[in-house]
Amino acid sequence: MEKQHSRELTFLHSGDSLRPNSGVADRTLGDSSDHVEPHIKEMDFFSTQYQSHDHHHHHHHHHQEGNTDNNGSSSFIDSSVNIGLNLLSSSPGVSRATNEEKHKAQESALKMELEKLNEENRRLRSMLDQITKNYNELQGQLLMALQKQAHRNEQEQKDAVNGMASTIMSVQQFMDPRPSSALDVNEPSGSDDKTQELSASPENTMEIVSKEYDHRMVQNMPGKQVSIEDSTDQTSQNWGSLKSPKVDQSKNEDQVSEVPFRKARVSVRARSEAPLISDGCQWRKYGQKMAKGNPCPRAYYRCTMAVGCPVRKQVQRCADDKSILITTYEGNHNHPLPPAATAMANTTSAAAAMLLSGSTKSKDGLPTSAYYPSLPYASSMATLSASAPFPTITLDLTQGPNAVQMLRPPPSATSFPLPLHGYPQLLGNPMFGPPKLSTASPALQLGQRPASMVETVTAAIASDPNFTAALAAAISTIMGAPPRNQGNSSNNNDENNNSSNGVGVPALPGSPQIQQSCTTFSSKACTNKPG
DNA sequence: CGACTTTGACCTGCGC
DNA sequence: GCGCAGGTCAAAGTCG
Repeated sequence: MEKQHSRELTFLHSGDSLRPNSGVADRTLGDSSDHVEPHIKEMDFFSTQYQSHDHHHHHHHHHQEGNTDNNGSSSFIDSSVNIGLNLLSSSPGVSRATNEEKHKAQESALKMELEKLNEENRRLRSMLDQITKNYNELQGQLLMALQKQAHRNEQEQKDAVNGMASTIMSVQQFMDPRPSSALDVNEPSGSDDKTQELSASPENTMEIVSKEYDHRMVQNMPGKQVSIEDSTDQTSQNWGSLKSPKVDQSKNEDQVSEVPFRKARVSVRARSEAPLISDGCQWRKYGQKMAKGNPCPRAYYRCTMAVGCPVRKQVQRCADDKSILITTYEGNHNHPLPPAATAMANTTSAAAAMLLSGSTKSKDGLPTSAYYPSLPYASSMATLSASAPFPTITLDLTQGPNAVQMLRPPPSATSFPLPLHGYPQLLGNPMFGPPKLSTASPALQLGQRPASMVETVTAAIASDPNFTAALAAAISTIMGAPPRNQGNSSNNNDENNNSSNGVGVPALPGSPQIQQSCTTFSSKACTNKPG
């Protein structure tokens, strides 16, 4: 928490130092010539207050801009201006002539200063834009490169480690563009071609994904057409191909190879006597089934907060411990959400992002056990059941305190260099990690490593404010403090949800806005593997 | 009356 | 091809 706070503070801090700056720039951009006086008067009015505050403000301001520009003069002018203004306002009896001269001089100085600031601001903005752009591009490229590598590694792993390979491949089957290629060792050219195609244009990839999604949606839900009309949105939202990925995998390999990201599942278990976890969303039950191996029926819910919202969730009690509720979220909302729901959505997205990004992350093709130990409660595993052939990440919130701890700063989060935002590999890597654990049942993994998971997840969380907030809210929700204010859905949630990907990250798997996510909430590690 | 739940039927993939 | 299992559909019922 403390770390998180510090992060938050830092973030806000920087934001503060930026915002006022930009604010001034914005304000003065259009009326720098006409409204200088009013500004002056305004400043004059707040002279005393302004002085101290301004001082503070400029302190950071300098730090920030010092890198890009020469601020010495501006700061000097600022201070002098302030003083002058102060005198101006506080001494009305002084001779008009000198005052006016001073005034004019200060005015011009102010103008210059404002122009400078505007210029700086513009420059900073463009820089930021450029950086963002580069970041996005790099993200996409990195992803593609990783996918390529993952493919190669699949074969190596298969040869080297049988048991582990099976797990990994089963995971990659749903994560990789060419899932079946894992088994189809003799098709490197095809996969390469596809990968190249993908790496060439990540956006195309997303388009393809959405196409496939649409295709499936049309196929499976002719009448429902889950927001097919905004396939562009779906591109970022896309959680499609969830229904029957294997069909494509086995039948149209080419097409499959074009689908870079499979549906991921993030499993979080929470103790709850209630039939449902209040996650701030509105759900409609559309089915119930008895799952094999579990006396408790599994309920299927669909998000009804928006017409075309693709998000669904499954709710099922743990067979071993009925007090444990397992809620599985799939997909990302394509609509604004209330805070509570946003938290959950972010959690699922972030977790799925971690999982997916991690899945493609076996850079060296070796089990990166380094990451693994840090995943005590969140374990990613391949769900091999035919119906749920998705990589699953499980967050075990059964240990009440631990669950909370997850939000605390990781004592040793050093092993995670990348923020969740980018390519959170911590949670994903385990899939390539220790085969025994990976292949083991989710419950087993969860129960076996209670201590370090906190750190892991915390590390991840700490690195990603979004995820932190999301998980925090989610957990708080689960823990019985559901901020039920669905009425305020007109918030900024959508920023975290789909199309509006914050910085405009085009729904890359590493981003919190991953296409397919699925979070399962339960409270205890309970073995409940189908089949 | 609209939204939601229930529940049996249906679809699809998979293994034998 | 058949049966099983997971997932979804949709008509009927329920509730506020």
